Amino acid sequence: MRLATWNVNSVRTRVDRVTTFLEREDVDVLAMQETKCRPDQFPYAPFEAAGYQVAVHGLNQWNGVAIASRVGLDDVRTHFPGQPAWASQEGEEPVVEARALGASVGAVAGTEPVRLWSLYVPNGRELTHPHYTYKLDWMRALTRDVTGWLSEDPGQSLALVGDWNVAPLDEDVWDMAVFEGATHVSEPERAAFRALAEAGMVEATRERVTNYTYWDYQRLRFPRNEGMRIDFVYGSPAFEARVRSAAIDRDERKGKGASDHVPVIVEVA
DNA sequence: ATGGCTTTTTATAAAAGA
Repeated sequence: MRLATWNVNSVRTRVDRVTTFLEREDVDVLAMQETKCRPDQFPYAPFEAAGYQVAVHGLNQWNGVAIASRVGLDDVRTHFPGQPAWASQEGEEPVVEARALGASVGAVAGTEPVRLWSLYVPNGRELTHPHYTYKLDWMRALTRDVTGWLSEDPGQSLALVGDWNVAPLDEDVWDMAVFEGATHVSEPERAAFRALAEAGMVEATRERVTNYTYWDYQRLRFPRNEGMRIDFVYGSPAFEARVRSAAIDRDERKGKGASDHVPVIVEVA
């Protein structure tokens, strides 16, 4: 089973690029982030024409997550149980944002199903911004739920994939000096990311690929290869044992109409 | 020396992204 995750930065703008990628790379399951639309705005037809079922979660133009699968798509959840809510304005009612979508995939392929979560971790904005606290709370709540799931069923193939908005190591950004005092590289964020490993999860691409997964649109970041490694596939031990290879598709950052992230692809037995 | 982009919206300026 070929499984991919990609922050597409608007699925409506990039649907042709996404479906072309699915066919070219022979992808069975794609977890998308930043789809930036509600379900009634989602371009289902091109995915269905290509043979994929799609589960979609989106509340407005912000965030948005989806999973496309041609090997089964069951037990869809639009948030993880402990997922915190966010109020964009003081006094506004907090909302559980469209940043997580869970589904079981792979049953049709005749393999053990994978419990897959497409995740778009909050950005954090600035170290002093309430969004940063929200980001840390969000990751800690996820880790608590994952710990519970693994304790209930230690042998399950669980995969948490997506845009983590954390560069876990200094080498995951091109120049640490540029990130002095910024989000994505702070120790609390990195500790929150590592906590998933401490809970028993294994990041599948760390030892298999070393490329960046994101390059800012601004300042010629891509031509200069000034990128960040922030998109990851975190798997349970049973999932990790099934991983055969992993890669990014760097070509997807090239040309007109590219997302600022590239897909991460994992081959799973 | 500085900033350079892209997407969204009952749009046409502002928010968000990282």
